[in-house]
Amino acid sequence: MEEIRIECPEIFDFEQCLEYFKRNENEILFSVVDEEIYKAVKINNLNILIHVSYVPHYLKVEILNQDLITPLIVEKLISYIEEWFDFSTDLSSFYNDVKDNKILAPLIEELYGLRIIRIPEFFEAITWGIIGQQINLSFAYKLKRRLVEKYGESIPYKGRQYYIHPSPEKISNVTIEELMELKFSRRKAEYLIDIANKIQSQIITKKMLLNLTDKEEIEKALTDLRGIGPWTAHYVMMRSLGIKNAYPVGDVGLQNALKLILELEQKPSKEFMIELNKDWKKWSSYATFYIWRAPYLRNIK
DNA sequence: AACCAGGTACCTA
DNA sequence: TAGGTACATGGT
Repeated sequence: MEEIRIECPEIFDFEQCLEYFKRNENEILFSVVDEEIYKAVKINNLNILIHVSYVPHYLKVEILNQDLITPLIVEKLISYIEEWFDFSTDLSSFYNDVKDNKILAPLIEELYGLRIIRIPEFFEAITWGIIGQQINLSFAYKLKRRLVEKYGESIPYKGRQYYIHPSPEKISNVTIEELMELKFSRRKAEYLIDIANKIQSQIITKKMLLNLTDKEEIEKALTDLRGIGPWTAHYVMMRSLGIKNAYPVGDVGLQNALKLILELEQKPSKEFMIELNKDWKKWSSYATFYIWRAPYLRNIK
């Protein structure tokens, strides 16, 4: 069994990340058992089951289902994990830049060391964004579970299956009716299949977007896809592309969290949220991610 | 039993 | 350009 160690950045709290990982028991794409993460990933067309734990100051990564791993695979796996935990962001700059912000300062205290948990797989991020549109999260998790169980590959290990998100190629060959049987709306089924086709045929790729210079261009390229509006575009920029200043204005989760933190009578308006953003503009993605956590914390009003 | 969910496209005026 | 509506289903 292979074991890899990945050095963690100075500001990093594995426990905080675990709390995020544990947010929904219907999650299908990884599991947390005894403070350790199990996840199946596809690296260079090889299905790998990894087991991630923390020993100061390293992520300890064990490969559970493969004996022979080439150096190239190891290298790619390490990049994947560093991206997954967003190791490249300088959190001390974020903390320093927003330390006087009334909303973020207490959250930084509570969540110190939490990094954005990214979705390196581009199609997975888009799928999750589209599924999440306009429905409650628990239903969204159920839809994702059905989709992944039906169309994703899986690795068996000790009596259970560990799933990998279906590829664009796989979903591009699915029919609208099949997805509707899983209780996707007709619209969402159309969006997913369309976008799967476009990624599959390289009309749009993650690499392409990362090569664009400014955020507006990326947003435009994303919202040009039917089914991706401003919210989903920003969601994907934040979760998959690693863009620091994405901001899903009007996100209901963000609105409700702000309402809670600021003890508002009503959900904050879009205008108000844009106003708030001025104070953390460079770091909107992290601000959003941290504010999303607020309802799960005890000490935030 | 309404009403709202980590929105979006599409229609009308 | 602005404003209203359908969408599928589940939660509170």
